[in-house]
Amino acid sequence: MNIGEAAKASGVSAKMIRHYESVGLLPPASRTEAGYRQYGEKDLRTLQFIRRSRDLGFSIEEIRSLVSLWQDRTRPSRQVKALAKQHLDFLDRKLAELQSMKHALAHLVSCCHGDERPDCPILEGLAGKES
Amino acid sequence: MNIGEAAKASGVSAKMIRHYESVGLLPPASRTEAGYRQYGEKDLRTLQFIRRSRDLGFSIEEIRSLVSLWQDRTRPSRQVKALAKQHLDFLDRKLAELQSMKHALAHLVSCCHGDERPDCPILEGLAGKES
DNA sequence: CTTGACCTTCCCATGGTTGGAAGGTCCATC
DNA sequence: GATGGACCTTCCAACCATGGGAAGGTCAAG
Repeated sequence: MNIGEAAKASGVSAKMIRHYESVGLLPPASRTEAGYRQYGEKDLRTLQFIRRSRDLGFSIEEIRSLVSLWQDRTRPSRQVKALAKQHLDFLDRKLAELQSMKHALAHLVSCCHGDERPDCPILEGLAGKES
Repeated sequence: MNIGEAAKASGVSAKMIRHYESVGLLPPASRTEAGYRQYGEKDLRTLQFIRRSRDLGFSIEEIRSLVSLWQDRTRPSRQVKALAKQHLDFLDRKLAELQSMKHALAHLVSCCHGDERPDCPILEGLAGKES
């Protein structure tokens, strides 16, 4: 299976597959005589694992850990759960940050007439006037 | 006022002040004979405007527009509101994305015992098994 | 005059991803 | 057997916002 097919089948772009290999997240793929990378079922499962991890927002380094835990059939699930919880906390912090941005901006927007007149509570708020 | 003082007073780092100037978000600061950048009250207000905009998550390009709207005392507030609403939509999309990550991950985490045993629904979920 | 805290410009790094250039390979069609 | 298009290879650069650090100049206090 060429890299393009592996990309389609896994949902990871060919560009990123090469990148993941270059940073050691994936083992070097075997090559044809012409130098084309070849992928099999096992590689595909790893690629899908990586894609799902990225879909949940894990960083490359976290995924590196996840993959190695995944491949160690004797790891305690405690370790995986700890890693996942840590990421959950990260997501919560990000969410809180975005929520507070959203609320502050929504407030300003709700104060603005949005018509032809130049008075604008949004700009006034950004300029520092207490709304 | 030197760049360091302006940085402290505005909450924008000296590094970023120089960067904003280099990308044209700020007009070139006046200089002392020795080449030190000098800032006055007006510059400070602009810096604070920029910092508040960044705190709300606006991009540099959006802030460029906001600043120019701010400095045009005859702009219709409609334009500002449109820009703000567009960013609000962006924030909503980001929030939804993070929420769905959070919920999916929280589900997996809640399924995992997190003890010494190797069975781990989190890894199984990432590997693609339906949970 | 020295010292330390500031300032200057310049280049590099981050993280995840994409784009493109320049060149090689594979396969089907003429 | 040549041609063309779709694939592959590597390498380099960009995005965004920010920070780190080097090498060197300046300022003010002791």
